Amino acid sequence: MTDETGPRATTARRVGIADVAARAGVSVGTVSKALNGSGRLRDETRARVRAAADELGFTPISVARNLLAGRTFTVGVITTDSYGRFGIPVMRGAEDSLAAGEMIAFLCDGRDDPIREQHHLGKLLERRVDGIIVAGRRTDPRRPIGADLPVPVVYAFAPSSDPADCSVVSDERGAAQLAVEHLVKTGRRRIAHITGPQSHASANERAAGLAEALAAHDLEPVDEPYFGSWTEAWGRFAAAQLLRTHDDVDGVFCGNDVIARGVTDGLREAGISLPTQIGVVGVDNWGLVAEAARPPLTTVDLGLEEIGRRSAELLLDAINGHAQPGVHVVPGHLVVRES
Amino acid sequence: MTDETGPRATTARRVGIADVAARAGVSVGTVSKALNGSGRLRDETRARVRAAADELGFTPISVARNLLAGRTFTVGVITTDSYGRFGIPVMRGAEDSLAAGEMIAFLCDGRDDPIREQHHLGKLLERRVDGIIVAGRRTDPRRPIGADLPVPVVYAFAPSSDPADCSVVSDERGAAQLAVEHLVKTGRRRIAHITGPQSHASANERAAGLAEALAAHDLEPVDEPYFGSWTEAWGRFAAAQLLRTHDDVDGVFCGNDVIARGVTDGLREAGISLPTQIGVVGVDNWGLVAEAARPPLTTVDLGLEEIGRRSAELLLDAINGHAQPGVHVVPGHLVVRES
DNA sequence: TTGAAAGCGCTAACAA
DNA sequence: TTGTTAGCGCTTTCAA
Repeated sequence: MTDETGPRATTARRVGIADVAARAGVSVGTVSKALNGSGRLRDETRARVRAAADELGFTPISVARNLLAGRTFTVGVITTDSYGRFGIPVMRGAEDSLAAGEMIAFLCDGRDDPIREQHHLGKLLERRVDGIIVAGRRTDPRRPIGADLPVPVVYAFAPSSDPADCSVVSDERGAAQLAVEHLVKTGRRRIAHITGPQSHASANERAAGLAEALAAHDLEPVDEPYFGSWTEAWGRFAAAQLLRTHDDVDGVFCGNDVIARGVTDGLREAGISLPTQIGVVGVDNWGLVAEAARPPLTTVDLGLEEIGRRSAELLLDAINGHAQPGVHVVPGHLVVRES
Repeated sequence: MTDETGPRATTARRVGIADVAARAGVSVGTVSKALNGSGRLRDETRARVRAAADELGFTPISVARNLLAGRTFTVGVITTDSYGRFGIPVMRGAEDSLAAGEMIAFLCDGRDDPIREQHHLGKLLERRVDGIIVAGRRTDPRRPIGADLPVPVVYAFAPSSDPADCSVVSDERGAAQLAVEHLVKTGRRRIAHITGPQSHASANERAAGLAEALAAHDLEPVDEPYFGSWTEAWGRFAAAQLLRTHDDVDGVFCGNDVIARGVTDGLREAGISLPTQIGVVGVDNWGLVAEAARPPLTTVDLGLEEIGRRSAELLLDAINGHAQPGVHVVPGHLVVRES
C-alpha cells in the first residue's frame, strides 16, 4: 500500500499505471478512463489523476494498449534502393502522413535483394505491423512482395505487376508533356530527346509522352530518342552528337537531371549559348544536380514526397477497411529555373 | 472446445498459440517451449508442435512476448537532416548492426526542428524503444536531445555537446592527413585549401588537420585556407582566384567533393591540365559527385556507414548494460580515382 | 461516479 | 516430460 519509490527513484524508474493509481488514490481502471477521456468521471477525479500522472512522469506503454487493441499502429517501409535518390523523399512523405494517423514506420532496407526483402517481410509480420509500404527505385513494375498477406500493402513509385494491388506512381507521360509545354511556350520548335537506357520503363514512358506531346503541338520530333545511360557523360556525348547531325535543334528534353546536366555542359562546351540558343529541360528536380548545372536546370518534379504521402494515406485507408486497389497516378509539376 | 476456424478461415485469419496448442493436442505452455527450444520436451512432441505451427502458418506476436520481457527490441533513429546526404549511410549501417541483434528501427525525421525532435522523442519513449540513435548532419556538437532519459542514446556523426554522452564521429583531422599523404606521395609540394564556411566545425577541423599534416611533411601551406560555401560555384570561383595569386600551386585539398568538383571545373576551364599540373582531393566520396567530376575525384571516405554500424553496436552494448560513454572516432579512408 | 475483474497473446515458474 | 497458473501493463465490461 505504501509508496515504494525510495531514494533511488531516479528518472530511469519506469512508472506504470498502477503507480499513478496509488498516488491518486484511485483504481487502475479509473486512471485509464481519466487519461483517455473515456467513461464518465468526476472532473475533480480526472484532474487529480492527471496531476498524479504528471508528477510521476507517467507515459503509458503503448505496446500493452496495442496488444489489447489487436493492432500496433506501426507500418513497415521496405525500400529497395537503400534509401537512395528515390526512396528518401517517398519515405519522408510517408512519414508525414503516418504521423497524422499516430502511426510510426519501421525501416527496412531491401537492397534490391529478394532474400533480404522476404526476411524483412517476415520480421515485420512477426511484429504485427498494420500495413506495409514497398518503396521502389525504378518505375518498372515489380513482382508483388507476397501473396495473400495478412496486412494491406501499398507499392510506391515502383508499381506491383499485379494490377489488383494498390500502387502509387509518378506521371511519366505527364512529365514529358509539362516539359514540352514549357519548351514550346519559350519558343522552341525543334525538340530532341536524350535519355536513359531503353530497358527502363521510365525512359520509354517519357519518350512516348514526348512523342504524344509533340504530336499534340503539331511538331515533328528531331531524330529518334537518344537512349543511353543515366549519366552526365552520356548527356555530354549525346549533346555533341546531336549538334553534329541536327544544327537546328533549339530544345532538348532530357530523361533526367543528371543527363540534362551533362547536356548543358556538352552544349556549352560546343559553344552554344544557353538558354538563348537551346532550351534544356530535365526530370527529377534533384536539387543538388539541377541547381549546380550551368545554367540551373528547369526540370519536372515528379512529386516523390507526394507519392509517399499518398501511399501512406492509401495504406491507412486500407487498414481501416477502405482499400482502393489499382494504380494511383500522382501528377508532377514543372520547376522553372534558367535552362 | 471445438475448432472454430470455419469456412471463412482465410489467410488473413490470425492464428495464435492457442490454435497451435489445440491442433497439436498439447497445452499452450508446451507450444511455447517447443517453439522456443526452452524447457525439456520429448523430440516427438516438439516436432508435432512445429508441424502444427507450420500447417497453421503460426508466427508468434512478438509484441506479447516483448510486453513480458519488458523490452521491445526496437530502437528509434532520429535524423536531423531528412535522411539527406549524411543521415542515409548512417542509417544503413545502423540497420545492419541492429538486424544482427534482432532489433529493428523506427524512423523519425527531425528536420532540424527541435520541436519536431522532442515530439518524436516522446513518441519513441511511449513506444518503449530500448534505445535511441540521434543521427546528425553536421559535425558540429549538438545539444543533447534530453537529460536523464530512461533509455540509452548514441549520437552519430554530430556528437553531443555533453562529453559524458556517447557519440560516434568521423575523423576530420585524419581525413586531411590522408589527403595530404596522397598529394605528397604523388609529388605535390605546394598545397592549397578550398573549403566551406568557417562557421562549420568540419571546415575548421579539416583546415587544422591540413596544417598539421603539412607541418609534419615540412611543407608550407599555400596561402590561408579559402573559406567559402559548400558549393560548386564557390569551388570554381576560388580555383580561379587561387591561380591568379599563386601560379605555383600543384595540389588542392578541398573541404568536400562538391567544392572539389567546382575546383576541377574551374581549373580545367582556366586551361590547367588535370591531374598533370594540379592534383585535387575532396572529402565525402559522394559517388554521384566524385564520379561525375572530370577527372573523377580522389577523395576521403569518412566511413559514414561504419559510423552507423558502430553507433548501433554501442547502443546495443549500452542496452545490455555496458555503456561506453565518450567520443568514439571512426577512421576514414582514401578512395583513389584520377584527380 | 468508481472499483473489481477479466483478458489481449505470450512466457516462466511451479506442479503434476 | 507436460500441464496449470500467474502475470507483463493496459482497456473495458459489469457491478457496486
